[in-house]
Amino acid sequence: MTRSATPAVVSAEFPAEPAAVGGMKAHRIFLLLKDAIMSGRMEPGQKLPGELKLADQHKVSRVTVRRALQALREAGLVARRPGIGTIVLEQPLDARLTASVSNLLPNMVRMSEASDVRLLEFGYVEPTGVVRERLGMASDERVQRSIRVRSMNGKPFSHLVTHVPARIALNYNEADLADTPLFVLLERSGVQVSQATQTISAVLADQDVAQALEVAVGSPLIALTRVVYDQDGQGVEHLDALYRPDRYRFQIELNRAGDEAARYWEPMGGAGEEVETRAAGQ
Amino acid sequence: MTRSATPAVVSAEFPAEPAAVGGMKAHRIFLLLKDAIMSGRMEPGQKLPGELKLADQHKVSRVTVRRALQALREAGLVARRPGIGTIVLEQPLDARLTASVSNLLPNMVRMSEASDVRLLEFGYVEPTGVVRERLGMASDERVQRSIRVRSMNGKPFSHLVTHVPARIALNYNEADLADTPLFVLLERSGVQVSQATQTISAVLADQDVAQALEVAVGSPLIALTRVVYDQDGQGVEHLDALYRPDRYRFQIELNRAGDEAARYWEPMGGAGEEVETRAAGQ
DNA sequence: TAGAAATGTACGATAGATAATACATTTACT
DNA sequence: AGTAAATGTATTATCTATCGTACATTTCTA
Repeated sequence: MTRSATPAVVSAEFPAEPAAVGGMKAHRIFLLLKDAIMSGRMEPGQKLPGELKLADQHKVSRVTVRRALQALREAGLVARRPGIGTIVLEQPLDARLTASVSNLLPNMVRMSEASDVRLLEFGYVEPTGVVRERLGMASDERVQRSIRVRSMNGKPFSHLVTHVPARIALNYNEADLADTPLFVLLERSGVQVSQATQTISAVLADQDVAQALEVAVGSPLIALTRVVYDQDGQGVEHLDALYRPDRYRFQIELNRAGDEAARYWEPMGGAGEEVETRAAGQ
Repeated sequence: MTRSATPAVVSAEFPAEPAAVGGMKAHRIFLLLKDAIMSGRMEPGQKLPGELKLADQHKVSRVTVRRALQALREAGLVARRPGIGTIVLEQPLDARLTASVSNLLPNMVRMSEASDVRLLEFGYVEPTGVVRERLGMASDERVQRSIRVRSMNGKPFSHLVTHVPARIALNYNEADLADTPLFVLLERSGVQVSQATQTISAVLADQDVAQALEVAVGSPLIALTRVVYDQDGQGVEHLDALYRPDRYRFQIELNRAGDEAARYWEPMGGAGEEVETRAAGQ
């Protein structure tokens, strides 16, 4: 059974998430239901479909559905009782960071105070085509590439890959990165940050990030790509960030503005980042 | 298109995506690689790891990896050649909507002009606890619930579930919903929209939305929840939107503002929504 | 030209998930 | 009290995806 080079470690990999769902079908259903619960699509107290109905929906046998449900119970997500059904439990919902989009800077400062960073990778490489293009770099210049994981109370919530043109990155070192937010380092380097573009999307966790963020492979993650420009329109930072949706959240407050003819939404310069620490349920 | 009453169509459902990956492990790997490609984490022209390396990474046999790769090829995502390897192909990248967050209103107006809407569900129900709470509703009032799918050129990109307090929803009918953006209907009803809260996250596609959006079950989707309030702080609309990340994108332009002491990012009132129609590759 | 590194092809074995079925038990509702 | 609808428990059969292995073929490179 052992897969050639890796002897006994394989099974004891994730002590945090037991989730010993048997097969793949069962596991897939487990992930789907878990996501439905964690995302709030199913509320605490709500009763989810019966085993036979689920089996029918997912085109699998009842045994398979049961395995998924057992795993959900073992994960503490649901309670099951004969004659009643399977009901969603109130989730511990550990402290969740809420990032208000409007005032990123104070946000990040506070965040870096309340969380620790682990530096996974650091080095100078040749940029990929996309990164080079977005940063507007010459075709021979290299970039500093770093991979960091941010945690709060030992719980990782974001996976950050940054690319910075080599000429800029020379003004700080590896140790700084584990201490200080990148944009602070940039300013300290004399860069006049003046503009940025953010794009938000959704991706699946591959093996690397899954391990780093302590989630199952195939879990959904929020993907944010940010390119920061200086006063001359020169790209100075390229960030690929991945966030656990259960521990991080993007929020935007909008105010209505403009007259009848040309009305639009205007983002509020708002409350900023908060840590919502709802008490544990169970 | 009625739900539930769909007899024999089940198997011939997705002519667009054959994706006849054999087993579950193979299929999971297929999805992961597909996501890596579609998200841009792997660039066109880039060579992905060899079969043996992939097999090792994912702890599966080479045969299984091959099935995933075959499926990728059949999906037109990669080209494989003996002696060379498997390389990522330039993607057709069908017209992708980009939503600028700052000016949502013109955005949505234009969007509704360029896209068609399919009404999947319509009715008055009792709101769930969360929806009632967010809208600040009395415990006996009902809500109008609608499910719509937005498409562009026949290609669905968003799945919208809206909840509107019954007293407000009475001012328009079912047919209006298929025609007109909801917020226009609200204004027409005399509601003075003044504030909104948006939250962005990431979720997995369950069976229903997967079918509606024509993606595989377990695909990542951008999840947006918006609550709209009127002048009195009364909730008037609750939206749960899901977007295909390959066809829709959230973009935020930020300007640096504030003096040295208290500096922050300021969202630009910017270009708005655009349709980026890069030409087909293959 | 030899070698390394890819993919392509083939085949047999096995195991482990999945399916199908039957029956028991708890709970709620009429 | 009886019925329906849940979950709990058990067993057997199937089967097919998966694994392991061996060998051929193409391509690039040293």
